[in-house]
Amino acid sequence: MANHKLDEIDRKILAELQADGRMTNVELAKRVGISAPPCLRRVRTLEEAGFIKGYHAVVDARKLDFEVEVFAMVGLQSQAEADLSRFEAKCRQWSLVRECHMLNGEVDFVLKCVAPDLSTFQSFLTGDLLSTPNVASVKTSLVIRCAKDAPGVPFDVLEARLAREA
Amino acid sequence: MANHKLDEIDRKILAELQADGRMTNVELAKRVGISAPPCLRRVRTLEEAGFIKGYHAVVDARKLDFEVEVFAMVGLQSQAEADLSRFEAKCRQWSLVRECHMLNGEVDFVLKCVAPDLSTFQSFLTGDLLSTPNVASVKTSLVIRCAKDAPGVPFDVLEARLAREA
DNA sequence: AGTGAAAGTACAGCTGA
DNA sequence: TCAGCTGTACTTTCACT
Repeated sequence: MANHKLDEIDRKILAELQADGRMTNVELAKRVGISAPPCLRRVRTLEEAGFIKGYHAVVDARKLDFEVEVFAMVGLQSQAEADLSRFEAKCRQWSLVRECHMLNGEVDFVLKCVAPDLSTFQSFLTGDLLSTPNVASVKTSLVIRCAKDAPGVPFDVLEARLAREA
Repeated sequence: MANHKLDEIDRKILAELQADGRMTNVELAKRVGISAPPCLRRVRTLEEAGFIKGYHAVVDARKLDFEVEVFAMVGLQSQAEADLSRFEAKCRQWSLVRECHMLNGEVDFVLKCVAPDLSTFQSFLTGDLLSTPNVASVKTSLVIRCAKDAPGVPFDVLEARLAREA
């Protein structure tokens, strides 16, 4: 199920909903240049085919007193598949861990974590992360500030690619 | 503008909309236990106060032929504020860079990037990122797989904290 | 196009400082 | 008493067939 089934209108729909996920269907239809009913059918189809995986409100963590954001680079002792999966399952349980990506290279995982304050993060780091079996090394870096946090996919790149192919 | 102005209903609204940003207002109202009009008013207030920064559809990048996701750790030669800002402005222009966070420690920035394929990323890396003045070092790691990608804020942690304070 | 549901508005009542 | 929030009633707009 690749790109090929999507026409220009589908891609516009995805771009618009990525930019504003709460747009009404009539507004969306107007922007992509079709009438509302077929537009809604397309959205449903895109959802069912998995092109749209969900919709989320972006909540300001700092305003909810989550002052600390941390990237943690984790190295494991064993990279056997069972051990990797076990570590990933742990990450899914830990609420403070918001993202967990397996990497190539010297580091095995990068985690994005949030916490209300440094001491909460420290107790998670020592009490949970570092005391997990098979965790060999953890290097943490505090986020000073965030310069960019764009959602998902750069549709301008996608369109440029398609234009070049055509 | 802190946490203190939010009551339990507001926090429930944020948690529900973070989980499903396209929920209808009546469904939301039912879940948080009030009627629809005051619920809508609360949502508008939360939006205007900046607790809700936006709504986005989550689009499956791989299905749109963005096969490559990369974390890039960037070190700069000069960390003067003007130079930091200049680099951040560049990142905001680069479509392939989806996130740019300034860090403490040995590395200055971590970037999350996506690209259709490795060669596209490589040409961005050498043509754009590495040829930017003031960029001293870049270490890149390909994402093998993503074990967790949770949006925003862990509301269970927030509620546990508030319960402990009370 | 048409029906049924949801969004949004106006107003009146309740509750706590 | 007064401010703030709630719920009911109503109109407009949207979702869906």
